Amino acid sequence: MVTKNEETNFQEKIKAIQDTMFVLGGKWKIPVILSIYSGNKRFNEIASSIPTITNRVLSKELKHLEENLLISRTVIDDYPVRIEYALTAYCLTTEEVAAPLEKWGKNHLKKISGKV
Amino acid sequence: MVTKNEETNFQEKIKAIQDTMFVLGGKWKIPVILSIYSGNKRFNEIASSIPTITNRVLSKELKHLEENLLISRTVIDDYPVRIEYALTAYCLTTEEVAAPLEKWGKNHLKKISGKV
DNA sequence: GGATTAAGTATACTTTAGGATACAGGTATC
DNA sequence: GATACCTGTATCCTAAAGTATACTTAATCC
Repeated sequence: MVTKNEETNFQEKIKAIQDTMFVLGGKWKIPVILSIYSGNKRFNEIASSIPTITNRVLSKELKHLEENLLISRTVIDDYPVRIEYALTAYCLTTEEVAAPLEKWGKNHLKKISGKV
Repeated sequence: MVTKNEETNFQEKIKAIQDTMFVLGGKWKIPVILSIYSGNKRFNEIASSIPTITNRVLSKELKHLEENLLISRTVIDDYPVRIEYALTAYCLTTEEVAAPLEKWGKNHLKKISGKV
């Protein structure tokens, strides 16, 4: 038995978590952010730093991240036209999510494989 | 330009995050955990605490969570046979992931709606 | 004028997640 | 013997996510 307020909190928690999952969830979003964070700026650099991602998927992910204000896309107009991706200042807040996800995943692997 | 070790770290980070996403990602896994955490034990209790989830999906999520050692399923053999779900001690570690996801989601909503 | 390079797009899939609806199986009550 | 209760399963479907492979466009070097 829960009170009205606990009930409301519960629904709000669910919504907030589902929102985060929409923006940062899926197989590739955080890996793309980490790739740019670790120094890759150009489309092909990012693509080759994430071995099994395809052009089409990377293109979609970059758009999604840009729409959510997490990365910027700059056109550099010399030969041949280059594009540079960069993380926004806001994107650095995703570290608060990525670090726990990484830590939990590493521990879970041990747990499941019976070593903990 | 990154060194061999940075490269290895990067690939390991990606894998750990993708592992977590597989276990806790998607629309319903953390909501189901939160529902049990907030006191719901029975299938129908959990189902009705999460307004739009269907029986089929809840059933799948419960199995997935049980396989990953996050919940237990106990058969209680009186009339009519009841089942009680409970979080394992290990499941409490998901709070380390759920709390940041919730916090980030709440802030992101403000950010995107232009209030921050 | 042919080759090369960067940043994608086009097309055509396959796979996974999730949703809608119905109903089954066992038991105890009436 | 019909009915209701509980925990799901069965069947079918849609939509989203992800994959594979080839191609485009524009400029500039050779």
